[in-house]
Formats: sequence, structure tokens, C-alpha cells
Amino acid sequence: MGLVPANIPAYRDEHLVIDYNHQSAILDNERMPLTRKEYDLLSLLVRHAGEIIPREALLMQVWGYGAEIRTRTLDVHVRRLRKKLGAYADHYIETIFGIGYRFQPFHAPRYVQPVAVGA
Amino acid sequence: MGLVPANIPAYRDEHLVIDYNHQSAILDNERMPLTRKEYDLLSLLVRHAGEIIPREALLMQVWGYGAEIRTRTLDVHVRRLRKKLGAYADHYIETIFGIGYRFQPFHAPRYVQPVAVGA
DNA sequence: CCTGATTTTACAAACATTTTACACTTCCCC
DNA sequence: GGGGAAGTGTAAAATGTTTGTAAAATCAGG
Repeated sequence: MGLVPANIPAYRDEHLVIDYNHQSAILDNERMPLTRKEYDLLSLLVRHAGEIIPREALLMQVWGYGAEIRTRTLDVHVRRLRKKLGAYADHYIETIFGIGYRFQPFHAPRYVQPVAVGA
Repeated sequence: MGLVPANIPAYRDEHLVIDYNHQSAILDNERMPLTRKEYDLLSLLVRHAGEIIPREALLMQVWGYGAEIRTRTLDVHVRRLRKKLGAYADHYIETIFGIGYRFQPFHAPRYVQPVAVGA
């Protein structure tokens, strides 16, 4: 029981922090408020940073939609995410035409760098 | 050595003091009278300052309600608390839509060290 | 260019919280 | 115990937020 779930290490790069425990995101030291679906979508992309994830897979994982459902919901949510990501939007969320999307970290395949946190 | 446990250090910030030993609260040097439930709710939030606490957890900890109980009691108590917190209400008690609430201290500790200015 | 995919905008439906009002309960004092 | 004041829970309307869909605009690939 506990108020706080298990301790999953956060994602961090030059501009973005995703705290999986708090289900929150911080962009350039500012809290970035995300809705549930936005968070689900972003965190899925981030957990597979560098990989192309097909639309199909995203619709399945985040919405539970099967291949038979035709919808633009994913695109609209990607847009909302990009809007909140501001200037970095196009760097972070890459469109793979005809396939899906890919999250691209800043500064490379170093997923988690040790960070000295001031108390 | 009485019934009441040892000295628990009080919570203090710019405007608010919570004295856990006396179960009392002081807002801008004025005593802020709280009812039992109000105190329980506020002190729980304050003890986890900066963390999101799910509605479920609050209902469990303060009321002993399980997940099966559907009620708006929590919301109403949050409202009563906010009313007593006056102008700072919205700063102190933050609503996390779809999840729960969070107490935000004044002069909050930063998640991440500020980055050198420049750009 | 032509065609189909994605982006963008706008809006409505679904869902969650806030606010108000009131009923019930508890506690205290006589 | 009786009566009143304070505390607490609930219902319901008002308000606010999130999500899904449609439709037009734009883009990419052949």
C-alpha cells in the first residue's frame, strides 16, 4: 500500500525530465502539465527512445485500439504533446511517414546520466 | 512522558506553521482554527509536501474508506481547507486532475538545479 | 501534379472537480 | 437527558478539463 509506487529511475536529458513515479514531466526546469493520455503517450515513446514505434502499436498500447479501428486521435494527441514541448517539439517527436513516430533524446544515446541533485 | 509522543518538529514556511504536537496551524501569525478532519487532511498533505497524493490514498488515510466507496467528501473538505487558507489556497493545495491533490510549500525545493543562464 | 498521409483547427461528448445547500451526527454545557 | 452549536457527509447543479472526431489545410512520395 503506500502512497508512493515503486522507484523507477527517471528519464533525463538536456531539457526534459520524465518522472515515472510522479507521472510528471519537467521541461527546462518548468513543470510541464500533461493529461493522462498525453503522459501515457509520451512516456511510452520515451521508454523506447530512439526506436520507431508504429502507429498501430501506439494505438494499441495507449488506447487499446485494435488494427480495425480507424482514427486520427493519435495524430491529435501527438500535436498536443508537441505544442507543450515548445521549441524542441520537432526534435523530440519525429514523424516517420507512413509508419509511426519516434522519440529522439537530446544529446545522444546516453539515456540516464548520473545527476548530482541538490537537496 | 505523557500520552503524546515525543517532539515532532513543526512544519514551517513563509506563511504557514503546522505544529504537529499541538495539532494546530498558524497562518501569517494568526491562529487558524481547524476541525479534526481538516487537520488530518492538511497535515497528511503537508507531511508529503511536493508529492502528489491520490484521492484513493487520502480517502484511505483520513477516512478509512476503501476504493469501493464513492463520495465527494474529500472534495468538500479540500474546499473548506482552501477557504481557511485564504489567498494562498491555490498555491498551497494543488489539484492534480484525475489523480488527487498536492501540497506545495512556499519556497519549494527545486527538483533540478537551475542551469547556467545564457540562451 | 495526383493521391494518400499527416497536421491543424474547431467543436462536442465524456468525465472530474468545485461550489452550494442541507441533513445528520457529535459534542458540550446546563 | 434537552437544546444548541459545531462538525461532517451527501446530493445536485455549475463549472472546468480532457478526450475523440470531423473537416479543411498542408505535406510527402511517386
